Amino acid sequence: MKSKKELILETALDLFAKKGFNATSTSKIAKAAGVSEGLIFRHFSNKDGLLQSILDLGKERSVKLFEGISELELPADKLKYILQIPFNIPYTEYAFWKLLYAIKWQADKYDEEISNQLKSIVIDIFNQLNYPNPELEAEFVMMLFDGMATAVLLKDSNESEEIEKLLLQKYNIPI
Amino acid sequence: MKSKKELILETALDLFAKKGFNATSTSKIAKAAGVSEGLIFRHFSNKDGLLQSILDLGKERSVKLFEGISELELPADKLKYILQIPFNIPYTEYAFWKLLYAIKWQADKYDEEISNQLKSIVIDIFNQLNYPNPELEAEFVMMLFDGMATAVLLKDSNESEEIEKLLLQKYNIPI
DNA sequence: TACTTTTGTAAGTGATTACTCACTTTTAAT
DNA sequence: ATTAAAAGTGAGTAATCACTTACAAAAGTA
Repeated sequence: MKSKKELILETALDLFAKKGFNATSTSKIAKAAGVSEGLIFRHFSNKDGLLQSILDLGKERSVKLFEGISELELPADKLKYILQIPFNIPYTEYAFWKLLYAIKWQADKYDEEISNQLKSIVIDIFNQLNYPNPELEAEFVMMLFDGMATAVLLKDSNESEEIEKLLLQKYNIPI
Repeated sequence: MKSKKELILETALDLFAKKGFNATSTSKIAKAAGVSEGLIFRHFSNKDGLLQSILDLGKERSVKLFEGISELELPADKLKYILQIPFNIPYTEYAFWKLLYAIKWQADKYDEEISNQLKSIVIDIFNQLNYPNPELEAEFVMMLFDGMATAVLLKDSNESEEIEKLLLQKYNIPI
C-alpha cells in the first residue's frame, strides 16, 4: 500500500508537470492527494523541498535508463543507445521529464546533474571513437537529445518512430 | 520617448523571461516599471492580456528574422539560413525567445504560430529539393532548430559558433 | 475656451498563497 | 502495558495575489 508521503510526491509531480511549479499551490496538491496541507510541510519542510525530493527520486529512476549503456561493448552501439533514449522514455516517466525540461527555463531551480552525467558519458564515447573534438561533438549530441526529448514529450507524436529512424540514418548509424 | 504602455511591456517581458510568468506578479511589474499597478489593467485588461500583447509584438519582430529567407533563390541556401537563425538571434530578442520556449511547457498558454509558420517554409524547401518525405524531414529540422535555440538561450555558450559549423557540416551544407 | 477622451493613480477588494501551530492518532520499541 | 517518536489533522497566520473602483491629471478636439 502506498504511503501518504509517496502519494504526495506522485500527486505533486503530476500537477507540477501539467500546470507548472508556480501555478500549483500546496493546497491543491493536498486536496488532490487527499491529505492535509500540513502533512506536506511535515515531510518536505517547504514547497522547494517537495520539488527537490521529486527531482531526486526522478534522477534515481533515470539513472536506470542510463545503466544499459555500460553493458554495451562498442562505442557506436553506446551512441545509438543514447540517441534512442528520448524515444524510449517510459510513459510513466513523462511527467518527470516534462517537469525537468520545464524547470530548465527557471534559472533558480534548474538542476543540470542528469544532463551533465549523460554528457560525460558521450564525451567518453567520442574519445573512444577518436573524434577530433569530443567535447564539442558531445555538446551537439546533447542538443539533439534535448530537441528530440522535447518533441516526444510535447507532441504525443505518432511519427516519433520515423523521426528516430531518420536521426540514426543522418548520424550514419545502421538501424 | 517611451510611453508608459511600452515601458510596461518591456519590463514585463524582462521579468517573465527571467522568473517565469506565474512567478511574476503584476505588482512587481508595476514597481519595476515605475507605474501604478492599475495602469497595467487599464491597458491590457488582465495578466493574460499582457502576456498576449508581449507575444504578439514579439511575433511581429520575429517575422522580420524570417523575411530574409524569401530573398534567397536556392532552397539549399534557404535551409542554411534557417539552421543559422538560432545562432543569430539578436541579443535584444533573447528575453522574448526565452519566454516563448518556457511557455511551451504550459499547456494552456502555448502558442504554436511561429513554429508552424517556420515549419511550412521548411516543408516547401524539402519539396523543392525532392526529398521523399518533406513533412518528416521538416519535423526533424524543427527539432534541430529547437534544440539549438535552447542551447544558445540557456548557456551563454562561447562555443556556439563551433556548434553552428558542426551542424552545417553534419547536414552536408557547405559553410 | 469648453468639453470629451485617454491616461494615470491610490486605495481599496476578496481570494489565495506558503507556511505554522496546537493538538490527536498511529506506529514501533522496550 | 508504557512510552516516545512519527504521522497526520484542521484551523489558523500574515503576506501577496489579480483585479476594481473612484477619482484626478493630461491630451486631444471643437
